Amino acid sequence: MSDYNHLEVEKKWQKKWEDDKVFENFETTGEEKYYCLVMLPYPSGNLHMGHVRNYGIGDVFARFHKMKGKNVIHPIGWDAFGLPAENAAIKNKIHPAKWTKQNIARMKQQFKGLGISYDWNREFATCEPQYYKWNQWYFIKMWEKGLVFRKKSNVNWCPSCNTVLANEQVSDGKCWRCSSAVERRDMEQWFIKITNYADELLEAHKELSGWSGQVLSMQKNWIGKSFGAEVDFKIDESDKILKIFTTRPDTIFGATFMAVAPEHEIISDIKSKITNYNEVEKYISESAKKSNIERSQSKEKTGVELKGISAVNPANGKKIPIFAADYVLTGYGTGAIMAVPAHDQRDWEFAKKYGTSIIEVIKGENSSVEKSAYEGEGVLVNSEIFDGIKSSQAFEKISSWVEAQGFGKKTINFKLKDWLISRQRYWGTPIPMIHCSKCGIVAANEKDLPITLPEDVEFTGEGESPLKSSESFVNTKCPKCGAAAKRETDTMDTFVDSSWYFLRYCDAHNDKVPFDVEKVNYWMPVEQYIGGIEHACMHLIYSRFWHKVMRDLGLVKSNEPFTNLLTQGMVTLGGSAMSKSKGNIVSPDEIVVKYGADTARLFILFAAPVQKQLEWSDDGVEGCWRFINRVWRLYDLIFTKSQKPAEEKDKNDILRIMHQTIKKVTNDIEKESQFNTAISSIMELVNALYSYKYHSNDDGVSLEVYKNVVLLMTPFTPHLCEEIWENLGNKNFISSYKWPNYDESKIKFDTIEIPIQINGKVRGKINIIPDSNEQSVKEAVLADEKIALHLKNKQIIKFIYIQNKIFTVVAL
RNA sequence: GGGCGGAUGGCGGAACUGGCAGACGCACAGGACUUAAAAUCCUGAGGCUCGCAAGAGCCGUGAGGGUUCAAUUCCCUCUCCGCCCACCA
Repeated sequence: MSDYNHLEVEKKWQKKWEDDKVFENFETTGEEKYYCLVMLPYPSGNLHMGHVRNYGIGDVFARFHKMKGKNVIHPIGWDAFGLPAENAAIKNKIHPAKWTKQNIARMKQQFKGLGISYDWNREFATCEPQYYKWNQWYFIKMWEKGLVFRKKSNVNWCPSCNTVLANEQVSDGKCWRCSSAVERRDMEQWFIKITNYADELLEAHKELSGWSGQVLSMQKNWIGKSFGAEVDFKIDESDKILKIFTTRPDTIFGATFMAVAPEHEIISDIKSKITNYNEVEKYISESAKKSNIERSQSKEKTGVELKGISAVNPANGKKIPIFAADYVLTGYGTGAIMAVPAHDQRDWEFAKKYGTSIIEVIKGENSSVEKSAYEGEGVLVNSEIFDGIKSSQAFEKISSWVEAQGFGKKTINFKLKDWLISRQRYWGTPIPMIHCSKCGIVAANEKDLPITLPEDVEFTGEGESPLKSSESFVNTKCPKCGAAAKRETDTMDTFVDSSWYFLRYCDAHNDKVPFDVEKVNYWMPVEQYIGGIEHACMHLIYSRFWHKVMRDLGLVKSNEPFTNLLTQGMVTLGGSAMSKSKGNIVSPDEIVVKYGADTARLFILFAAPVQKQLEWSDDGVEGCWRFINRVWRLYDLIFTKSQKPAEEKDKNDILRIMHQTIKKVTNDIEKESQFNTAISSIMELVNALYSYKYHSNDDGVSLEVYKNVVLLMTPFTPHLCEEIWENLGNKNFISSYKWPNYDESKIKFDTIEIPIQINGKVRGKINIIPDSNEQSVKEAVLADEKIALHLKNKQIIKFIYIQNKIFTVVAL
């Protein structure tokens, strides 16, 4: 046969798969179903190696389960809203829709060139009105259920462009366009009450046995459930109360000052009492200028005392000073803390700097609060009636006492914040709300959906939001009273789009409802979800939340959307992620042309375990290319008649390796997601077939082995395998052929070799019949000359036999 | 600062539930084929010491300690690297 021409072969089969609709699938009955989902790509313009990895992994699962006879759904779509399209519009004067469409067209061709087995019938882009209509529909449902609310929140604001900036548009505290210093500004924003589901999102981790412990613990810490107490501190000079949250009520007697976030309302509430208000105001405006990042990166804690007022520690009645300090955050707890410098390092540093007192209330072994805060356990001191009890018990005792005394209560707090979904952007789903001067905020009528994005918009990068410049969009009528009203101009966070797209795939073109409930209940939940670890907290919590809301709306039956989750590692070159700025990009196109899609896929799956970081290696790619050609050449080898007839033993040996390999590869894909070891075991089988001496003179044994090699490789290198399969005289697609079975009885050995250890060191080996009893193995061991030599002049203490594994002698 | 991972030959990696460390691939060396080279096929190899050799012994999974007949795997202390989040009271 001629040399392997990957360009010709890959094109040929990609066309055949498409023409014969091999991967299209409309069945929603019978059979065992398998939903293989990969995180939908953002259409940035070009596929990169991370995509090849992500979607290559997905394709192995999809193709494997199809060959296993399951009813497979393997869809793809586009996460098409977002900032880069708008940035491109500002920079290059191209409409975001056009830019996005071009990118999608290009990336679609690249996907096809990789031979990924998608059902393109289900494709959609989230920027299509037919899709985002349903974002608006959900939003209104959530509004009706009381899950949507408005609240003031901080944004990055460029005073020169007069616009809101995303975090990534701010570098070093400067605007990306004009380099002005970025400020922070309070704006009224839309939020979704994800915190209503905080407890369930945490509790339901029990149902996620197919998720890695890594992702679960990341989510657990993100949700951050903590037990503590809310305590009221009176302000001595007024009737105001400062409410704080603490996870350490046991240290309350050590609270020597209070600290509030600079944004805290108490400051303006009692500003007439603050004698140094000028100074305080200055501090507030300074910290408002700092970006969140700057504020968090500053090593030294800053603050200013609110002079003229003081708080009363309700535990002991002592008067303590109050500070405004920006290490206290508005978003967590109550935005105010009781500071216990003796037992919290941040408070300790602040106390040292501003000269407040440090009172030790928990005494640990050798603890000294002179040098740093003591955050460990111990016995209470300086705590009046609680002196002498253990800190582990003090939490419960003191919080109960606080509750009984009436100045506080036990509470549970979550780090998880409500989901801020407002974006002051054009390229996103318009929030379907209307501001009426008479009726207030009113939801759009369902029949008016979708509220589409207007075309008459200029992209300048200046001004509050591009949508505000479109009169046709802004001016509308109140759905309630019919009077002239204004549309909301905020659009939704793109995480909304990706929170339910996997349900839309099940019924991608429905224009009556977001999806047909029957179809979704057939396909959901997702058997295998694949994506980057960077989504562990945000996307993978939002979509779980959204699913639960949909369940409560009666739209889906399942509690959780994704049964098994696989998070793949990054693709790096020279130790860091491939990126334009680093200039270390290897283009998939280049590799596909030079070596073929099969080689690219094989390398990327072989070079590292899927969950781990993968270092790109040109030499490694070359090796995979050689392997593909080696498999190709086997065709000639097995049809070259050998000189001598096959020996039974050699035939059995190679068949045994074949059955072993089928077992190993099946298990590695199905149970372990270890594609690298699956591939290496196929390589071993190929090596064995090369060493086998009886081709075409062995009753078809080598042909049988070869067929199985090709079948096992199909999920990894589908084009090559189709071509060989056809050359072997098969009329059907190997992609639709049955995955091979193995015969356990053929895997058994007649004898096995086990090591013999003496005092933990291997001193010899013996052959035994599998499953021999301990007595017979012991006799064989003691009869062994080398072992006898090692045991000379030693006294045997005991024998340890692990069946079929190892025999150990302990001797002195 | 917090959270989550990781560290095994020259390199990527393998090793079931504590049971022969280094499978497979790359790079390297030697051989066959060739006028020659490339390609291909075959063979070899963790390090050190002894031996002409067959072989034998010791060391070895980031560092140090521990448990065990036996530790890459379990426990304690530490170092370095990566990712995510940013002072979470």
